[in-house]
Amino acid sequence: MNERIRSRRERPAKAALTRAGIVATAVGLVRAEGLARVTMRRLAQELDTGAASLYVYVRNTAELHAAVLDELLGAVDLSPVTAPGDWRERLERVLTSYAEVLFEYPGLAQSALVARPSGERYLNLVEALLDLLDQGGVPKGQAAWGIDILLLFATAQAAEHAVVDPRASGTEEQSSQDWAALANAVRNASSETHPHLVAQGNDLLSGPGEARLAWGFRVLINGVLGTPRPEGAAT
Amino acid sequence: MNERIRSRRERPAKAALTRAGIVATAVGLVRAEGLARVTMRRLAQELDTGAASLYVYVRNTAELHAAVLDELLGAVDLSPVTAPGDWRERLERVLTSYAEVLFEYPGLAQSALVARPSGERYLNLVEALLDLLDQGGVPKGQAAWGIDILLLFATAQAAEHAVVDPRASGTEEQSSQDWAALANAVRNASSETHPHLVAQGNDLLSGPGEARLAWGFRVLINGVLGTPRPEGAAT
DNA sequence: CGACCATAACGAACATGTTCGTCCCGAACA
DNA sequence: TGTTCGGGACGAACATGTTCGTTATGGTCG
Repeated sequence: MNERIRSRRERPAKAALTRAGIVATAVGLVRAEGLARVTMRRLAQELDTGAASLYVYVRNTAELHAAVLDELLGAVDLSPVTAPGDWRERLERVLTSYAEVLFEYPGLAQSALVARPSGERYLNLVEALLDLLDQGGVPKGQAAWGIDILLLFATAQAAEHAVVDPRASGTEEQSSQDWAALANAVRNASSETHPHLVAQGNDLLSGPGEARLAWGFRVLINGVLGTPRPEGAAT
Repeated sequence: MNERIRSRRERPAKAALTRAGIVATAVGLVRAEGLARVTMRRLAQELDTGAASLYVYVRNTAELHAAVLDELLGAVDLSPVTAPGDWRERLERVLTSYAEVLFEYPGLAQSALVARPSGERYLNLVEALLDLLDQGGVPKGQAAWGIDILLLFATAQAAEHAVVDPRASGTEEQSSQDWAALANAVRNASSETHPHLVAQGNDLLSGPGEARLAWGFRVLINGVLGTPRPEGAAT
């Protein structure tokens, strides 16, 4: 019973439980062992405490993930904001960098959809995107709403690749499960009832992810630039 | 021990375990008690079997959700495909109808991101969208990739509203948790480091969800229409 | 200096998703 | 008809997220 107390005594250098400390430890664990291994119990064990204690500082796993993601967003390359060149191309670079971080841990993207990060790194990113859209002369109202869509798109695209089964980290081909099911369904579709589907079936599923992501960014940028908001403020 | 067997004997009309039967029962449960109550154990109990038995027909919860969603997609109104009028407006109507189904069960949307539906209802929806884009003269290559983005956007937008805590179905204001956190962070941002953010802070979070969703659809349609694919097939 | 109190920390408990080993039934086969 | 065999069904087990009631602690007020 007091072995826990003793073990605490043995390591007096251990910082008192703190939200920042919890998140930092979680980030370390993610980097060291992958997201799947970062369970509440494992994280608590790392902090020499019980899982229940974490809930004082973190509402739930999703919020923890959001906080971890915010930390990882420090790796997003914001330098294109002040670099020379076409603003669209620079905007794409920033977005791609953001997507790359997410693609490394698709599980985080999934959590980020339901519990958005709200830390400093995230604010920096939003600020950078607003800056770039402003450089491109995008009306401010459209820019504000557009950023939401841009980030949502990148996040969702990453979340789509979240592995259902956490232990399948090696040989790729993980998410081929449902992709194959869909491909199958498309192939088996009758050209009577689904003529367009059959005609464009290959096209629907074709192309490398990167190309589709990049094209998606361009679609969104063009759309945001050319679509006025319903009524009201549009500076 | 044999009480289970007896109870099976007592109801010989009960259909043998089938994927279709499982999904149908799940749909009924969702409609009757909400998605949160549809656990593997509860569903198995409804089918008078054990949870483990379900895994013969369904890979995991996400796949079950995808199958359920496909069933619910029967409620999507595809009539605008053949209705008269502006194709864009009709396309928006179909997408909005799809979004409405998802907004009713945001948890399904979340699952659908990682395990896409591949059933008949889903194929019908894709076919309808392809048809509408074709009516609008959207090049086929762009249409094929564009549909992915359109559906991803609607799905992600719905998933965003997934309640973290399943028991909070009454008083709305559920997802205000992280929204408030983000709003707070934006308010507290310094205009030194985040000038754009402070200037457009209100705009970032403003507006009713419907307006943002509709605007998003328009952004995507305009973007898809006006953004050629990198290289290759573009009929 | 001592009592008090808010609140963090904790252990135990519960429901859930998923898997494993075993059992059993029904069909093919001798 | 008796045997075998493959696969579905099942119970038990494990890890996880989350909550509840209790305990310990550190700061504050008398």
